[in-house]
Amino acid sequence: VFIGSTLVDVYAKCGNMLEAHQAFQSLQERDVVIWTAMISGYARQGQGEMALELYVQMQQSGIKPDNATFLCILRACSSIGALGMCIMVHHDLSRSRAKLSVEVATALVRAYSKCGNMAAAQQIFDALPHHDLVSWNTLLAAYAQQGDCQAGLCCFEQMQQEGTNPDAVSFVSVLTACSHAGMVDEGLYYFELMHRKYGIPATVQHYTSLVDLLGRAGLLHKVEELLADVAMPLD
RNA sequence: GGCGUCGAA
Repeated sequence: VFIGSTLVDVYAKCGNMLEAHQAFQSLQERDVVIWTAMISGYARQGQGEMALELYVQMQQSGIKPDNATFLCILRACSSIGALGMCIMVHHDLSRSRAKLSVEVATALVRAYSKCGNMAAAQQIFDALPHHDLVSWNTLLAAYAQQGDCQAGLCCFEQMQQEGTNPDAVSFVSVLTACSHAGMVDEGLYYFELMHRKYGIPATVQHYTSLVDLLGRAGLLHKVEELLADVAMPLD
């Protein structure tokens, strides 16, 4: 069973869902892990409908989804933006009566936000007893990507107040939000803060956001200034 | 053996 399962997972991880499906069909015993590996494969390929189909079949065959299954099916909801599917999975989670883990709640936050329901995303986030770095980053990225920079920056301040230090991923979202809103001073401020207060080295993503922000504001001299140190070694 | 955030593939 483990060898066949490993085979399914290897194909699924490579995105070869045709081969994965064949290997999956040839198994006589299918446990929750192997069903979930298939769902995960479809979800990562953006084949949300297939993921959902397997999720339903799995339960029909008497296998109960566990935490990992929920994470994978929620990834599928996110990737195709299927709000109805997201709500259905949310119901399944409530029905299971288990307390939401921070991982599953975070996946729900992401799924609702990708389906365009920020109110539901925020509500699930608020109901969490404890917010960790990843859950903060998820909410922050959601607001930044929706272009709600005010909510995003608010979220960023709140996370610090509640004692979670932002990381490089957090700052990508913050700079994205500033860039989206054309907030030059704020963008420069947060870029500085990242290095000075948190000692986080800037990545290409951070530079890209900031250059975009400065460029669209017509501040080309600032762009040159910013890139001078970076470009020097390339000359 | 399947496993939550930006990005990447």
